[in-house]
Amino acid sequence: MKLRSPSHDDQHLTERLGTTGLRLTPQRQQVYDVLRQKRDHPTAEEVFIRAKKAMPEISHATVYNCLDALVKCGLARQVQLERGATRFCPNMTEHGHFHCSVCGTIYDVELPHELPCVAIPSGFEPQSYDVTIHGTCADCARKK
Amino acid sequence: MKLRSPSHDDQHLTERLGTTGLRLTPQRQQVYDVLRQKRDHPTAEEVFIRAKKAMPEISHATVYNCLDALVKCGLARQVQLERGATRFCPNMTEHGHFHCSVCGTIYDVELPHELPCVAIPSGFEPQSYDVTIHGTCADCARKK
DNA sequence: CGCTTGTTTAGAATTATTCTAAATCTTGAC
DNA sequence: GTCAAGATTTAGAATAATTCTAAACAAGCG
Ligand SMILES: [Mn+2]
Ligand SMILES: [Mn+2]
Ligand SMILES: [Zn+2]
Ligand SMILES: [Zn+2]
Repeated sequence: MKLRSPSHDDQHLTERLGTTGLRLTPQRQQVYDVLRQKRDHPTAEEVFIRAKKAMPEISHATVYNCLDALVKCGLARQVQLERGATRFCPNMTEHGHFHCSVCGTIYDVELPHELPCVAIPSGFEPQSYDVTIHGTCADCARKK
Repeated sequence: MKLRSPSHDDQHLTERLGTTGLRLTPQRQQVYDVLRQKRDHPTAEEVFIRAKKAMPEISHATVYNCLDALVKCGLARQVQLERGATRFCPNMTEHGHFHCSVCGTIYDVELPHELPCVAIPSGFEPQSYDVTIHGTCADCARKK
């Protein structure tokens, strides 16, 4: 039931998009809203379907464009788990992903704040890292 | 130019394939050889091109099939870095990947042997984990 | 052998993503 | 405000990546 408080959110969106020379558009706002409404790491296709409910004229290409824009300006992350469509996540805190190989659900998991991992050869300059854990989630483990 | 010592390798391949009820075929051997000859994390398409040199009749579908077979029986890993084709790695020791965003090269990097990462909610059963580091490799960092 | 089952093959089909060109919108200079 | 420049959206075509299909092959076995 939560209503959006446009002024504040728009502020944030406009600001972040601005850092990359991008404009706030109704489509970008809609796509961003979709991502935050259900944080289940949807694919571009799923975002498209959800966005169409509120904005039936939105196109496929625009959803890809908006998702890329959000990624570029630091409002969303791409998540690549396995063969198949890229997924998107609006949680910009440092986190990893737990992928349940039974039900396919993707859970955010906390990570230590510093690079935990070791032996990066000298001269290499790490910028970010992704961690994915594969396994069975609590629900699926119980059902076994 | 190193000749293969078939008996030993075949033994290993046959054995591993056997654990999953799969047979050793010339195509699977060829695909496995390709993976080990140049450990640069090729895509299925690249494996296909390389495999064709020694085995011109091999088909696309077979390369996918062979790669899947190798992954299933634990002789190769899939590596998913970003949008685009899946890559394959025959290095089965525990390791992560450093992806240079300038030149695109993928380097194997060592990882601590135990799960470094924390707070997996109770009831969840992790089975494996992947770590990818994005950044600039030593070569590209020097050229800047 | 003749059967069963696993594998390969070419090509079609499907899925995921990007490209293209035209229409639309925004912004800023006049 | 008017208008040009640039950004964005759109539908649909094009491409890339992967999977599917059905027929041919091959191996193991009684
Ligand atoms: Mn996430
Ligand atoms: Mn590797
Ligand atoms: Zn599950
Ligand atoms: Zn590099």
